[in-house]
Formats: sequence, C-alpha cells, structure tokens
Amino acid sequence: MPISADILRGHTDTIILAQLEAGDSYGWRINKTVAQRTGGAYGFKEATLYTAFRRLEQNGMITAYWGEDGPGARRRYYAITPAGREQLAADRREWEQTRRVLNALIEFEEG
Amino acid sequence: MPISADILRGHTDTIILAQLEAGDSYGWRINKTVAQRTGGAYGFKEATLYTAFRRLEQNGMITAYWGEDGPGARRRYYAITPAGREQLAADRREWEQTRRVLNALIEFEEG
DNA sequence: AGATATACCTTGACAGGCGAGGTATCATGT
DNA sequence: ACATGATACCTCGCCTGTCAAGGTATATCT
Repeated sequence: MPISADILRGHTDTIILAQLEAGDSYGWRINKTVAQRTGGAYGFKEATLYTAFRRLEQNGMITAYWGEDGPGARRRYYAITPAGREQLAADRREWEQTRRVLNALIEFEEG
Repeated sequence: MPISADILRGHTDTIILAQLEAGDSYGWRINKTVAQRTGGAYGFKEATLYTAFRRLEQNGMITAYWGEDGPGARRRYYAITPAGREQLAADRREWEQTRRVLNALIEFEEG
C-alpha cells in the first residue's frame, strides 16, 4: 500500500535535505534512493520532486550546479547549505514530536 | 513548538475518527480533548475541524445528530460508522508504515 | 451591561502534490 | 535505419486540505 499524498505532504523537503546531507546528488538518483530505501513503498512524482527543488533553492536550503559533461543525459546536482542543515535539524525535531503526538491521538486504546 | 499544518495534513480525519471510536462526541469537546492529550502541542483550527466533519459525514464515516436540548449552547454530536471504523483501521496501518518510511528517510545516519 | 466561556458555521485565499505533457542522450535489439 | 527503454530534466494547471476572518447564539460571572 502506497502512502497517500496528504500524509507525505510537508515531508518532501525534509526527505530531500536528508538525502543531500549524505552528499551532493541529483533528482533522478535521489528518487531511486528513496524508492530503494523504502522498499518501493514511496517515491516522489517527478513534478513534486522538481517543484521541491525550486522551492528549496529559492529558500536558500540548497544550491544547484550542472554536472560535468560526461556521457548520458545532463544532471543537475544539488548541495545542502548551512541553512538547509539547520532546517533539517529542526525538521527532525518536529518529526519526533509529530510521532509522539500522533501516537497519542490515533493509537491510544481506552474506553 | 507547534506542529506545522502541512505535517498534520491528512491526519485530521484519522484523529477525529480515533476520538469518536471512544464514544460519540462533539466538535468543541474533541478539540479540547486533542489539546489536552497532546499537552497543548496541537489543536484543530475551527474551520479545519468543521470542514472535516462535513467531509467525513459526506463520505459515510460518521453520522451527526443534535444533542438533547439542555442548558448552554446546542451541541452537534457525531458517531463513527462501521465504514468509519474500517477507515480508521486502515489509517492506523498507514500510520505505522509512514513511521517506518519516514524514519528510514530522514533519520538514517550514514556517509 | 460587558466580558468570558461554551458552541456552532461559512467564505475565500493559499500552498503543495501531481497528472499530463514536453525535451534530450545513450544503449540495445531488430 | 528505426524502435524501444533507461536515464535525466522541465512546466502548466488542476485539485484538495488548511485556516484567517468573519459571523451567530446561550449561559455565567462581575
């Protein structure tokens, strides 16, 4: 069962930043990594992915550069900025809190 | 730190259904319960809450009835339907998967 | 009379996801 | 030579859930 769009909404930027924390990467590769890391349960739609890159770049969370010309289709690489790292740290704290809150709200069992 | 709207988006219906699973309730009370249960970290905005009631009712997840006329402002009670319980069960499974996926995607630590 | 708490409702704007469409390179098969 | 599929990028416009802002009404306390 894939995860619904609304559930993932708002996590897109965080996921991308987390992948970039491990090193510069490009759109297609990030998507493959995400799919592989989740056992195919989740992958960005292309429109979502590239929209997110624009947003993150505009907000100063990432910077972009074209990869060295090699064989194959051109690649646009992205790098996380210091502001991006700060945002990622904040996002991780928020995720921990979200887990706590949602567990309390949807998994409690009582009369 | 409050949890952002986008993060909670899509969980609203689930949270409401989970509260109603414990017994019929009404909007204002549900909101108070949610706020109390999360230590004030989260509460629905009224427009969000009542929009969700309409949506859930339209989808057959809940039914509504006006409370017995007592003192104070009138209350509109909601009850979860069998379809609502099924939806809630599915939502809980999805939440478990979401937890797994997001942990894998934003909390991993490697080079 | 005015403030506060309880309790409900609607309208319109906003933002993120994404379906649908497009472009280009390279390898492989026929 | 041509088709197919994998790699790789991009944009336009729709859809949907959130919520700011506005409104209504009852009961209690000062």
